[in-house]
Amino acid sequence: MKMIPCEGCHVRERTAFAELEPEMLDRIDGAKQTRKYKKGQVIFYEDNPAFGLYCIYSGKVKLYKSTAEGKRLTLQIADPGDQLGHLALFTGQPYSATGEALEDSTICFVDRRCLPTLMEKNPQATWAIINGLAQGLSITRDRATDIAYRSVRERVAGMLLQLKAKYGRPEGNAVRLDIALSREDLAELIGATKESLVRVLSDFRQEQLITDKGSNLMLLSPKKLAKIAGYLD
Amino acid sequence: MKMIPCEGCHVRERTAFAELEPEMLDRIDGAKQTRKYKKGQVIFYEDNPAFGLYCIYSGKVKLYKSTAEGKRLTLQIADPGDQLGHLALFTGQPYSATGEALEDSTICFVDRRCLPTLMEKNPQATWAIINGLAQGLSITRDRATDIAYRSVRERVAGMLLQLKAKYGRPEGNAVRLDIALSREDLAELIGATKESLVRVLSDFRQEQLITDKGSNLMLLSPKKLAKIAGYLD
DNA sequence: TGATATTGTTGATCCTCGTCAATGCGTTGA
DNA sequence: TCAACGCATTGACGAGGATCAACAATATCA
Repeated sequence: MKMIPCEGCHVRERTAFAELEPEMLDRIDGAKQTRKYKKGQVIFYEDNPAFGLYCIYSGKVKLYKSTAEGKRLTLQIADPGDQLGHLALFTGQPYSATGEALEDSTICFVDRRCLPTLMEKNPQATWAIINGLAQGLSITRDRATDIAYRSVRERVAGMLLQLKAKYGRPEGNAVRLDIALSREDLAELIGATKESLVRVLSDFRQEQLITDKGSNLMLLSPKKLAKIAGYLD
Repeated sequence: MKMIPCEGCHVRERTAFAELEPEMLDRIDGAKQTRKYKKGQVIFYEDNPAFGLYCIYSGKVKLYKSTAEGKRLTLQIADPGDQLGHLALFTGQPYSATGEALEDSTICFVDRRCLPTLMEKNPQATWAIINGLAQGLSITRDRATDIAYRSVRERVAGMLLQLKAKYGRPEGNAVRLDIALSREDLAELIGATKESLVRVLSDFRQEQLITDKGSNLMLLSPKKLAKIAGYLD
């Protein structure tokens, strides 16, 4: 597909490439391809060698690890402007997780070889990357603790609130989650089975905490959810 | 306590400060204090503001998060040469975990304010830090997946093997784990209760996979443990 | 040394959650 | 329009692990 240049890219400001000079952007363009992925398509596989960075232009990508038995834990939902795969580039290891399109997506692939010079010459970019890693580490530590010690009910409530923070759009008194996720997707976000997740959602429905028209969730009482999640005392 | 200068420090080669110029080391020394901690003493608390970096000179530190109910998940055991607290420095957030001395320890505290210049002028140090974060993220992702989907038995086996990798010393046909951890410490490493952990250790003892003279564990058959942990198929 | 606290071990019980299976619902396509 | 499929929901059941409680072993200290 025709390459989308960094120069005029409207999601660039959200990436580590935000404040780069035009020359640097050209350089990246030279090491770059733009690709389209259908919903459900895998972008890169866990344990495969890492040749570069994926930069999401449009769409959404879920990043997950899977076990030998095929169970998955979603580590992150990446949106336009998010960059995936740097971790593997720094550790020198293969990709440590799989990236799969949650929607039809357009994604730029940047060859790893242009990164060292980029970082040497652009401290801001380096800071952005460090920040991303630090943020990711912090979040993942929280996730691990939650999975270890919180019940499925608590985790579902917490997850709904996190989705609200990223994809929530107020609608009357409620908040619509502006993202299409299957029950299985939701279950993988909290490290539970889809049956367990469905039961909790049914409970929440009965307790008037959520409704769902079609596959789109609406939160009726974020406050009560926060209480369940343990965010308040 | 009298400050231990970076210059002649024998653990410096293992830190991000490994290849710094003498002037830079002086600078760090100027922003540094050396402190001693007794076993069990807390070095920094989760949610407290982060003023600097802790650099372990001797001893061991466990880094953990705790829940409102007082349950703990150990994220890392830090050894001499490991540095703790940078995460909080980059995110600008408070410390996201608590650091507690597992043994009597000597630890240098480096004021955060000397880090930006350090990183600007020393790309190697920056790389080392990025690498540390990336490594940490990768490990924590694995931990989260394990806790979500592996049984306590599997996690205990895996944990013993990880301890072996760091603290194992061959002794006859077996491998001694050269680190003193209570059952509770061990349980916190896998996110389980000490009772559950003890039961698994009892099983392993009966299955001739481990012995324990006093509180010191010996692994009799790492291969079988690896099989249990799911590291082989 | 004995007395007391701390840590380790085991048992009994309960409950959450995963598994398996059946059924309902909505969408797609001939 | 009616299969046929994928996805969501609910039920029944069982296993793994947490909890509570008792007791053993060990360390600590006067």
